[in-house]
This record gives sequence, structure tokens and C-alpha cells, in this order.
Amino acid sequence: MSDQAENVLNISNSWNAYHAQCPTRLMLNKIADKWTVLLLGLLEQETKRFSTLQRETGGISQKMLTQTLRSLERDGLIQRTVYASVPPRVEYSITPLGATLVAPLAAIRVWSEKHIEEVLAAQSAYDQVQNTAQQHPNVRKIVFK
Amino acid sequence: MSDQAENVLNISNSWNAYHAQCPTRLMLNKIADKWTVLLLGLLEQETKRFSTLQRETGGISQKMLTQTLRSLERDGLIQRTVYASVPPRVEYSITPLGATLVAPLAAIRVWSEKHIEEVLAAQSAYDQVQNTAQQHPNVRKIVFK
DNA sequence: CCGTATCCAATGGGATACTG
DNA sequence: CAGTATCCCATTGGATACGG
Repeated sequence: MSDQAENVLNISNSWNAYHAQCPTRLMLNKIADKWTVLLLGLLEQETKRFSTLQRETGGISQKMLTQTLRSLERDGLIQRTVYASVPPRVEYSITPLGATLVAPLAAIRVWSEKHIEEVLAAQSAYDQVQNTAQQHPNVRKIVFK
Repeated sequence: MSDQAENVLNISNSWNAYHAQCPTRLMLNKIADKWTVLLLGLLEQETKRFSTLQRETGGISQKMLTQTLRSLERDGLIQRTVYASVPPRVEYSITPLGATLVAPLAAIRVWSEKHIEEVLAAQSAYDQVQNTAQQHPNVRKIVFK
């Protein structure tokens, strides 16, 4: 209604308030996953085996590796290929669809590396103010205007 | 070392394997939060009050609203202002730093809306194959090559 | 109006043991 | 090698009640 700049982030506009099935929410939940982005990063360039992924992530449990890979496979973001050799060999690779997700994720990475210092500084400043405010419990240090 | 295209998502490159303090991980955890992005979207344009935010998110509990707003404030992404009026009034607005995060988040939103159909289709296809494979339990339907 | 404190159910994720 | 199955603890988040 207003002639302000468009609200580019307003998910509720396109989806009538918060909706559990909002595409953005679905994807954010994926990305929010501790291992998803890391695995996509590892698979971005080359096909890799299960054990290789486990080693290169450095500490993921078998359960979570399997679970995350399944989820990514189900979403069509990675491809799983089984070779009927002995011992069995399974390889994972990124799909064309998965590859298109790399750029948006990289944007997040770039922002994070560029602004992390500001965020950490803000956190320190905030914490310091809170610690200074040893007033009545239940009362935060606040800013009047 | 190789002369391939650079691995733009490889967080481990810059941070020596998976590191809990990797900036990208820190930010992804924020974003992963169920309400963070929604609140940033609501505050993107204009300052809003606590009760307004609660209403417009449509269903967030007081606890989570407070908690999420605190977290965003601590990170320097939003600003909290208290007016010493009766009854008290508290307003939240996005900071310049928070505003710079809008674009990367919008990129995720755009990707999601553009590719959600493919993802859902991939999921359906995957599920169908799994349901068809009523073989020995413990054996998934697999693809040989 | 804008919170904080507490209780409690659901979920997530690691460790471990076992299979084709 | 590449999983699956089970147990179990830590974290999450909603509901509720209370406070400045």
C-alpha cells in the first residue's frame, strides 16, 4: 500500500503470515542443519565417498552423516551412486540443482566473514553493559530516549 | 593447489576443518533459528513494538520472541529502545549492520521460491522409489552404475 | 505492556553395537 | 566399506504463572 521500498525479506507477504510450508522456511531449516552446508561445500567440486566425507568433516557421527546425506539426496541436491564392487563403494556428488544453491550460500559466507568482527564487538559491548548492571535482578540495563 | 575453479563454499579451507567458531557457522546457526529471519523481515522497513511483533509473527510465544529479540540485539542486528512512559513502550528497529544482512537472506529466499518445486518433486520421486522397494528391510532401493 | 521464571514434552544428536 | 538399530542425554520451545 505504501510507496516505500519493497520489503524484500517479508516472507509473510507472499505467504499470509508465518506458514510452516513457506519455501524459504523449508530451505532455511535445511541450511540451519549443522552439517548440510559443510557437506555441500565438500561435494561442490568433486565426487566423494562416504568414508572420505566422514574424515573431511572431521567429527561427524555415522548416524548424522547418513542422515544428512539422505536428506540432501531426497531433496535432489546431491546424487548417490552405488558400485557393486567388493568391498562396496558408494559415491556422492552434487547435482545441477544443488550447484545452483552454492551461490546464495556463498553470499551468506561472504557476509559472515566480512561482518563477524562487528557482530562479536556488538556482543562484547552488550555483555559488558549487562554485567555492569548489577541492579535489581529482573531488570536489564536499558536505554532511555 | 589444483587449478580447478575455486571452492567457494569450502568453509574448512579457511578454518582448518570444521571449527565451531567458524563465522559462517555462527551466522548459519542464527539464521537457522525459526524466528530470526521472520523478525528481521518484519523490522526491515519500520520500527515496531513488542506486541506488534508478536501479533504479526502469528504464533510466537512470549518466551521465544523475547529470546530471539535479545539475541538479535546482542549481535547488533537490531536496536531496542525503551520509552519511560506509562504504560511502558518498547520499540525495536533494524540497525545498519542488520540491514546489510537483508540482501544475502533475500538471495536465499529467491532461490527457495524459484527451486522449491524441483525440491518437492525430487522428494516425491525419492519417496516413491523407497515405498516401491519393499524388499529385505535394511536394504534401500539403490542405483547401480 | 513487557517482560522473567519454571515446568515439561518433544526433538536432536552422539556413542555404541550389529549387518550385508 | 557403508550402513542400520538402539539407548540416552542435552537442548529446545511451548504453556503457564508471576513481576515492575
